[in-house]
Order: sequence, then C-alpha cells, then structure tokens
Amino acid sequence: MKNTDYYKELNTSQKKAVEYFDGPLLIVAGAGSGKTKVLTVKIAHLIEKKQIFPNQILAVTFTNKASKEMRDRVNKIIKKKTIDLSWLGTFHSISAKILRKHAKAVGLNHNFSIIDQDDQLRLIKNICKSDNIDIKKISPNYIRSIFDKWKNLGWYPEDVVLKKNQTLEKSFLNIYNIYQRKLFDLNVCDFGDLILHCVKIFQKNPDIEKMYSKNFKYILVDEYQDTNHIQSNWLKHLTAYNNNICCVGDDDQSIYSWRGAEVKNFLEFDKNYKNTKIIRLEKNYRSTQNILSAASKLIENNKNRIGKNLYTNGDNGELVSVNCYRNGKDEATGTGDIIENLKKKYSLNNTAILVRAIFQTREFEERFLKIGLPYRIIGGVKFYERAEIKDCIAYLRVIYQSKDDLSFERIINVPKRSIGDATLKQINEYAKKNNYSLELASKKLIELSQIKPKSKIGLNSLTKLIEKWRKEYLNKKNHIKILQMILDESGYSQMLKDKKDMENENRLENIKELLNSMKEFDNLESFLEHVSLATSIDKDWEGEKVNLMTMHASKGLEFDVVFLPGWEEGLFPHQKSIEEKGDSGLEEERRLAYVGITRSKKITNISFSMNRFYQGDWIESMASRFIDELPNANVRKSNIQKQNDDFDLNQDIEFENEIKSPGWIRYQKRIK
DNA sequence: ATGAGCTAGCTTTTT
DNA sequence: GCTAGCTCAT
Repeated sequence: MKNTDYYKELNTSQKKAVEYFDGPLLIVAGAGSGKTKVLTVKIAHLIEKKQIFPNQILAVTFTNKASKEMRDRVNKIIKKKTIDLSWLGTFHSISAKILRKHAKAVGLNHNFSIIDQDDQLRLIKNICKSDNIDIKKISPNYIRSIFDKWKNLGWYPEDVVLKKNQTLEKSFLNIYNIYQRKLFDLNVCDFGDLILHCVKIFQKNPDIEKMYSKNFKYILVDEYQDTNHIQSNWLKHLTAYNNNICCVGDDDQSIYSWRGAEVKNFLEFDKNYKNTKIIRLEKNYRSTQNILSAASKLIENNKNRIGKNLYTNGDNGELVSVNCYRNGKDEATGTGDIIENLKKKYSLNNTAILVRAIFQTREFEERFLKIGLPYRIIGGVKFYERAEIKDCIAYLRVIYQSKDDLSFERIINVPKRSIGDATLKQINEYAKKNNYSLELASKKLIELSQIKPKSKIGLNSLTKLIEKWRKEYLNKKNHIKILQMILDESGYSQMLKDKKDMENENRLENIKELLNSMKEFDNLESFLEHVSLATSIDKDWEGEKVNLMTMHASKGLEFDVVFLPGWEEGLFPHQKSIEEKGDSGLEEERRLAYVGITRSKKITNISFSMNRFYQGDWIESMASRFIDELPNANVRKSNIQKQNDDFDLNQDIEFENEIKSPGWIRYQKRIK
C-alpha cells in the first residue's frame, strides 16, 4: 500500500494516532487540531491497509451532520465506489438499527415508532390527567427531564435508586412506571429508550452482545467528552470482545452536561479501559496566534481539566477586539458596520455571530434587514419540529402503524372536525377499558352510536379516510402520492389556504419541502425511520449570508470572522447556569466561551453593551468576567459610541422574498 | 367546541 | 415585551 496524499499531510502525532490500532486509544484533541481528519484517515487505513470489512467498523458521532461529514470524507479518501460503512452513524441511529433486529427481546414489535420530546410531553400530560396529578404544581417538562435523566443513567423503573431526600422524584416513579408501560402498549420508543433498550438487551443476552462485539473489530467515537453514562455503557458492551476502541474528544469543549454528558467518561477513560494509550493533538491548524492565546488563557481559569498546550505555526494575525457599546441596538449596528467593511475580504458565509441564547439574534436580524445584509439563522425551531410537518408525519404514522395513538390524537381534530376534549376523553376511556387503539375505539363507538352527532360526522369521515389511505399504502402506492392525497382529502391544505396570512404561506412552503425531501426514500418505512431521528433538512445554504447561531450550535464549525456579542454578566456567563450549578456551571460557561473563540480563524470580535433591553426592562449590565480573563497582549479594547442613528421605521425597503425568518415576520408585524 | 383574554415565565437542546 | 397555555364565556 503506497503512502497516499492524505496520509502525507498528517503531522507526527496525527500519524501516531492513525496508526495505533489495537487496544484502547484516547485522542485528546484540542480545538482545530484535525481530529475529524485523524478519524477519517484511520477508517480509510483500516479498510485499505488492514483489510477490515467496512461493516466491521463501528463509528459513532452525536449528530447526523457529523456522521454525514465523516462518511463524505472517508469516501473522498477511498476513491473507489461508495463503500458500505453501514455502522457509521449517531448513537441513536445505530441503536435503532440494533433494536429493530432484537425488538422482541425487550417486548417491542420490530416496527416500533420513535417519539420525540413533544410526544413524550403529551404522553406525560395524559398520564397526569388520568392520575389526577396537578400539572400546575409539577411541570410535565420537569417530569420528562427526570425520566430522561434516569434513562441516561441506565435505569428502567425497577432500577431507579433514590436518596432519602428525593421525595419529589419518588412521586414520579409511579408515573415512570405507567409511562414505560404505555410506551410498550403503543409500540413506541423515546430517544432515551433506543440506547437503554440496547444496553438491556446486551446485559440479558450474552449471545447477542457477543455477536455484535465480535463483529465490531474496531470502534471509533467522536466528541467523546459529550457521552453520558448509558452511552459509555453501550460502548463497553460493544467493545467486550475485541476491545479496540478509539475515542476522540476535548474536555475543554464539553458543553452539554445539562443533557447528561459526563466529562468523567473522558477524564477517567483509562480507568474504564485498561492499558489505554493516550495521544495528544496540540497543533492548531485553524486560528491565528492571537486568537489561540486568548482562548487558551481564558480556559486556564478552569480548574477541572486535563490541560494542554495548543500551538500554531501561523502568524499572530489581528488582535482580538473587545468592543463596548452603549446598548443592544448600537451593538447590532456596530456589528453590521464591521461586517460591511470586512465583507470584501471575507465572505459572508465565512462570517458568524455566535450568541449565548437564541433570542439575542433578534436585534441583529432587525438591523440586517434594515441595511439589507443577508443572513441565515441556524437552529431555532427544527424543521421536523414544526407543527405542520409533525401533523403530516402523524397522518403517515397512523397509516403505517395503527397502534400509534399519539399520532392519532394529534390529528384527530386537525383540521377541525368538531371533536373536542369531551369526545376525546370518551374515546380514550373506551379504548382503555377494552384495550383498543384509539382508532379502533373510535370506530366501535361510532358503530354503537355513542358519539355526539356533530362529532360523529367528523370522526366517521376521518376513520373512513384513514382506512382508505391505509389500503392505498398496502397496495404499494408511492409514499409521496399518499401524503398528497392525505393533504387534499383531509382538508389540511384547504385549512392552510383559507387562512391567508404569511405564516400559513410559510407552512405550505414547508410542506412542499417535506414532499420534496421524501423523494430520497424508497418507501414510507425508510422515510419514517429517517424522520424520527433527523432534525433538519439541508437547505438554505445557497447564497452569501452571515451565519447567526448559538455557541452550542457552532461546535465543530469554523469561520474566518467570528462575532461574540452580549458578553455581560448574567447573560454570559448565564445567571441560571451559575445559580443552578455553581462553580461547575461557571466552568461550563467558560468552556462555551472557549468553543466560541476557537471557532474563529482570522478575526474575532467580542462585544458587550452597558444597557440592554431584556424581558421588557432596561437593565444596566456589567462586562462579563470572561473579558477580564483575556490576556491584554492579544486584545484591543475600544469604546464604540454610535451617532444618533435611530431606526427609521418609515423607510420602504424591498426585502428579498426568501427571507422569512421569525425576525422578518416580527418586523413585518411591527411596521404594519 | 372554540375563540378571546389573561397569566406566568422566560438558557443552551447533538437525538 | 412576548407568547404559550390555560380559563372562561360564547
């Protein structure tokens, strides 16, 4: 095997990391040190040099985006036809794949549906209602977060261990029991179950564990610092036979502890896996010296870290600028001005504004619309979480899986069919009593003429339609045609057309896009599987636009120019973070700052404002403590006083038709 | 069953 | 200041 170009490009420690194949390996990879490169080259080497079958490699990421990128890059390296890396995916997608094969082992049917947070919440609310639990006293959202926590710890209801003082949690245990039973009845899983069920299957069935762990000759894990307890457990099972695991991560970029991630997994990797080899990647290929020094000095204020010395061969570059503005509007205006100046040299696509909380994008949006600076918002409401998209999917799910009561309940009165709480309650009770699905219960109640006349008409037509659509599905009608049929015949399209406001036009657009994205799938089944685990469809990347997103969402990305606004005490570090988690909360906020700064390749602009309009009030704010932690040698501080550049609301500006972000809609409402 | 009107609460959110 | 989610009157 000759040394190929991609291999020559690696530095010494990267090469070492690629070539260390057998036994546990932990790669401590600083920001911008080329960790994805190492992982992808390693996969290529395993296939080409070590003659490992692609389907004997397990490669795990956290996001769909990361696995897509990894797949693309491996394919680029191995120039042959697309290789079958069937076990490259997210923790959840791989778990779902395993679980489909062994669903029976945990009491599920192989065609189970995967439910999201929204469905979880509705289910919990339903349980609370029938159990007479006062939702006002305990928020269902809190209950859900506790369930998730338990699942992340690997606990079925019977495994839950509580301390004496956890009385509130104790009262949730009964709900957890009912909730889990309900999930089985409905033949559905929540996200947490996907991984938890797999671990339980491995625990109870050594033969299944052996089958998989024997097959996976090599296991690679990206962003290891973000794994939680159950994920680390899951990996332990899958490494049982061959014990070849390579994990890549950066403890300084652990920013998801609130989602159950435990840096402990990363810091104590060598305790969990005996004879671990540790390799550090400390050469940074991304940022200038000034940016790197600023980030490094800042993160040194954290006590709980491995510690590393990042270096770069690059030049010093520009100083990191720290700008003080009078208020949020000035900050948005000033930022816009700087972008206008820089955009000849650095493209807008390579410019990003990274915020702590998504609401902060608003002021920037308003300003950018005003001056006609194109932008895109990454994050916010996910495509597949939009109500209209969820409605479409609920219709499809009901057809695919008649037991899916959650979906049935979602669409029973959408569009309006005069079926309200009372009727729904009646159906629910009848279903429960006879152990029917809601759909079956509805049909029976109609037959028995027990539904109020007005509701009966609506309900009857719905059940008849569902039967008709299901027949079409069983006759192998194309899934896109089926959805079009549903939209027409249910009156859903009409409902959206009737209300002629902007939002509904948007909704119709989104549905068109959904129909379009369905083309990529052969059948309804594979489409539904994709949808349950996906959050977005790739789009809106065309054109030159400034990127606005949260710092969380920016992890793994890089830009020439990065703006970090709103560095004020209370907002960043966020008050809540410190209140809830104290010092460890503060350290996580600092890691977030570190992630933010290290996204930048050339220019970094940090800013704060002395006054901010926040939650309906003007508050005086102080510069974030993080600003004081930046090294003076690498920073240039300035006070920016804008002239009286008040927003002129009467100006007529033609907006590009495509910009229909929340900010644009708000803006439209305001100027009307 | 449904729309108007009021109130509480307001971070991050890979799946 | 905004808005989701509930209550209450129609």
